[in-house]
Amino acid sequence: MNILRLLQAQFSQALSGLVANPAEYVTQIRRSQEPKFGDYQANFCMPLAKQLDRPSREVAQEVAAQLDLGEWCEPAEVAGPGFINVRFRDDWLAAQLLAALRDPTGRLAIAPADHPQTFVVDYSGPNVAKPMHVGHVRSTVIGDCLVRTLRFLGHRVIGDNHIGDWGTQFGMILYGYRQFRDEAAYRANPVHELARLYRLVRKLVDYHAGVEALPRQRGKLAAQAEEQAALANSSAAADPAAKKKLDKTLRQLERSAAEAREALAELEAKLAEVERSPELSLLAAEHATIQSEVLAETAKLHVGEPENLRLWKEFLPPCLEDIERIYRRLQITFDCTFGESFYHDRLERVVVDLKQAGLARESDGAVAVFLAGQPVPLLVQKQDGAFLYATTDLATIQYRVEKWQPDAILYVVDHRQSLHFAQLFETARRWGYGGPRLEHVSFGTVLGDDGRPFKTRSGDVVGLEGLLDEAVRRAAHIVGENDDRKPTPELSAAARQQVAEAVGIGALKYADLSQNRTSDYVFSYDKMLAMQGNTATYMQYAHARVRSIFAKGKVDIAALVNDPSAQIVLAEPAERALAMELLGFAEALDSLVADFRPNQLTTYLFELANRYSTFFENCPVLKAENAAQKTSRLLLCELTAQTIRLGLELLGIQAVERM
RNA sequence: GUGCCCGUAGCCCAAUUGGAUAGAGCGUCGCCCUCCGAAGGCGAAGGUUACAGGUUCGAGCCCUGUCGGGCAUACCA
Repeated sequence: MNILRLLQAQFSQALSGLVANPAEYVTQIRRSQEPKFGDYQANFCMPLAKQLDRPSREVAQEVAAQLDLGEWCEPAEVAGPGFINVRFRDDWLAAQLLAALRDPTGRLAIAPADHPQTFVVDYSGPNVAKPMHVGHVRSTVIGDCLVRTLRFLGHRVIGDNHIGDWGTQFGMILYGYRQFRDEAAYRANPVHELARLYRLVRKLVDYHAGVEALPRQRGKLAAQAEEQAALANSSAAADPAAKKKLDKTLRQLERSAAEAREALAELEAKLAEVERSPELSLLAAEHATIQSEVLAETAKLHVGEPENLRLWKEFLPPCLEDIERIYRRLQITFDCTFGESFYHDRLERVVVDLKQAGLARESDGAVAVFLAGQPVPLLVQKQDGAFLYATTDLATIQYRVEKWQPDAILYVVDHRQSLHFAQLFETARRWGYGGPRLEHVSFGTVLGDDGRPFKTRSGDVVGLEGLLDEAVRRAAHIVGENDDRKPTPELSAAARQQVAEAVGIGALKYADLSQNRTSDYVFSYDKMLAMQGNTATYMQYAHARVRSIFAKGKVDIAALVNDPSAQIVLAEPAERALAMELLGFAEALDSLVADFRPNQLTTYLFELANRYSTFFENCPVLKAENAAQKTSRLLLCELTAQTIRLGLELLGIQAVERM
């Protein structure tokens, strides 16, 4: 049951005599924020009255008179400047709750989409052979939630993990493998050794790049200082407006100088790290041409040189398995994992096509797509002939359109890539792949304590796995503590571990799902693993308490649900509030899908668990006043448990029976 | 320089896309386990929604300007 849609349909009918386009107005029906304004309110009479040039209360009265809400509602009321307030009858609400409970499909009476669409969701996308860290969790859990929810709503969904398995990191690994590998270590744990080699080569490449950049950076800083000094000494201060402008320019200069100093310091620190270590400086000296060598290895791989290709095929499986282990732990699955390598042999064709279509042309030796209104072009081929990120993305769009004919392709990617996607989408549309809706579902960057994009400290591997372990460890501590506090502990050691896994991982996922602002956030263990307040734990707890009531009362809840004589009666305010919240589930899913924001669902579930807690405090269930009241409350409990369980499932979070 | 995003309680974030008295969590301070699970509940304190104008029945949200922050800005992905 979707109450909002029901009301929209009825209001549309009431409006049909007044306007030609009722649909535009009924979008302004909202759930009321104050109980005294009823359950829902229609806000459209004020703008409508303006359109009709009539008093808004009069229009509202007329609409209310036309409105047919049958026996569902109390008579609609007009309030304030022309709000129409609607309050549902308790017996009608009770009937809807029963319908949800007794829905044989287990969908809680939520109808699938009238017009199912095909969605491709591109998410997670880690780089193979580079350690995954907390920054990768965001795309993964948000994408997973979108896939689950869209699918539940009846859409066809293809979740695609577009992994980076063809990039320059393999040039580094190939070079490292040839030059520095520890054969025994490689045999024992290939991924571990490859990761070490990647980090080592990366360090050496960065060193040489840094040595080249250093004079440039110093020169830049000096030039800035000069400019600053010249401006400060100029005598433009006579005119106040000019002085203000000068001050502003000086501030900007100072700011960019500070940035340059910071960048320089960072560069120097990096170089110093290598120079401090005799071993590293020796390697750096011995491998003076490492930058070009690495590029050459990558290029050889890309043109299919047999030995590099063989090694790539050898490296890939263990690396994928390593990533897969994390996904298993997070309980994330994909419908397909077509990495960049999958599109390799289509890239050349893409560039040729774009050129033929007159979209791309040569520029400074590279091939670029110039778009009106864009300050920079989209590059699809480098001077040296290598293809780029954009080329692969275009080939991917082409493939997806041909294979699945999707209505929409969603990219769950960090917001820093918004320019890239804007250009990519525009190019794809002009290229003839503008059929599907292309959407960048962006999110903010996860920052470290230093306020910069999160990175594992150079050299160590405490990445994602360490975070997962810590989450479960903290959860295990709380689970144990809580169980020990019970009169008789009821969880075995194995059960505790299982619960700790669900609670710990759930907390972690929830931290990202409950906040989908585009702004960045600073990573913190405490925030990420919080288990009080608006957290997954709170909902898991509410669910466990419901289940505990059934266990304690030895209630066969399934039998009770199916007993036609069992009824729901909403008498207490806490019962009615809970009922209204339960019936809002479908609307929460709609709003999640409307703009792909999982926090719409977390907010809903938090409200629901909240209402349940109030109900739990105020309305005894097992000790209800009479049998009918007990039955009614048991049914309310059951629908709450089912709604929370389903809602958590759509978030990718597990509910538990006991905790 | 240009473009995009942002500025809401001590901290971290909401606000159903222009609706009625801006709400949660964390933290702080009070209460509440003889009573279905205290990972909880009830209450208190905390706000000129960065600032100044404008648009209208109505603005945290839209427009203009100012200040502050973040990101991006052709051969990385």
